[in-house]
Amino acid sequence: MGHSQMDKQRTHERIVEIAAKRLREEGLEGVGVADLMKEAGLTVGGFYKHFASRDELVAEAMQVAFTSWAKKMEARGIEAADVSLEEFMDSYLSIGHRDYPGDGCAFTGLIGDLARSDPKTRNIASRQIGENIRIMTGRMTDADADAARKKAILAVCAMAGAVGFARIVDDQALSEEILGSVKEILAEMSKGKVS
Amino acid sequence: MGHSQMDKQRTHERIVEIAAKRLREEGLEGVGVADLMKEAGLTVGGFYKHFASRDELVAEAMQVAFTSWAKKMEARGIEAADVSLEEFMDSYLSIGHRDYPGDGCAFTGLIGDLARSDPKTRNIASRQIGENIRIMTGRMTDADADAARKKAILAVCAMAGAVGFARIVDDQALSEEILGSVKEILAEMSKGKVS
DNA sequence: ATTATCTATAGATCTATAGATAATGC
DNA sequence: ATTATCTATAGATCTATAGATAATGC
Repeated sequence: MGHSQMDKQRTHERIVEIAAKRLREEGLEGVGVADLMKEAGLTVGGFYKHFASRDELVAEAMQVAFTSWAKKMEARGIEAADVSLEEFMDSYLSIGHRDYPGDGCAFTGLIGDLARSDPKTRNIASRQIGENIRIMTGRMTDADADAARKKAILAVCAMAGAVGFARIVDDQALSEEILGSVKEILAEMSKGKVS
Repeated sequence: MGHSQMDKQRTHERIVEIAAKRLREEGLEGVGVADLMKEAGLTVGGFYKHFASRDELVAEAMQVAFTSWAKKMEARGIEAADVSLEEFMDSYLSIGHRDYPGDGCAFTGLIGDLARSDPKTRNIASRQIGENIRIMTGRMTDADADAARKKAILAVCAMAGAVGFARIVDDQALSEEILGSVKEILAEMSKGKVS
């Protein structure tokens, strides 16, 4: 069975990791507790010794999902803030990110769900949005800090929107045009030369 | 009771209108058939004489939701394409639009849900995204048609993202900053002077 | 006779809990 | 003795269907 306290902690983390992926893939209400436990090789009965409620798991899973990209970079010795705008856009506005929501940005596919989620999850998401805007502001080259922040907000909104729309669109050409256009215009804008 | 064929058509439209509102408010899977029928003053049993399945209603409701804004403007004698970028942004990037998703843009709160929806609904959404980009392109003043279309795509993505994020954020100041910044930068960009 | 809607319910979920089982850890 | 997990199930959904009821419309 596996019953030590260390096992339990590992089990807990495994459930959260699985939820972080599945919830991004199927929406915050798209997967049931029993299904997640089964994927972790467990049964539903043990769930509530780990989490007070399903919402608790959702909150934990979102926290993990939001920080997963930064952690992945950190593991390679790269600070998220040190990734340039162009590098970041190449990865964010990619076909890979569009096609594998489970490993990607949790905002893109869950904007609506997060706005309707319980206050705890919403608060975690709120703080993350603030943090993402701060990091993006640092990627702008403007001397004027106010202008940099405004551009950063536009970039964050446009990038999440672009991948979201690219996932809906069933016309491949249009889907790729959306990703490409946003990348191009944002790059020009960050260099201060949008005609 | 109400049994004539004209009554039935009115009933059908009423169910779709209610669904168009409630689905935008609570997500594509957030409301049940029985609940929608009750709000229309009916019982669940009659539902399947109107729609082959719940998904059918979702598809119809999204079509209505997508075109509701243009229809509202048309009723006032205004073509959607004739609304200027600034006027459109004032209405789209507003506190009112943020706080009343049921009457607003169906993409903002349903981006994720639509990407996961059945092919029919996704196709309706796809076509509407194409149409929205075309209309937005017409609002740009650029002589270069390619540049205008790219800016239009950025604007569509940024605006939907901005209202989406503004709905998540539980810090009023940040929420309003997001709406305001996107409006400001997009306005400057459309005039060709992003520093 | 036809049909728009109603009542009632089957069958499939899904969250959460109760009590049993088999390990851990003092 | 404690506890991590299991089996089993209560109770609340939710979609879809069957058959009854009361109008319409020929």
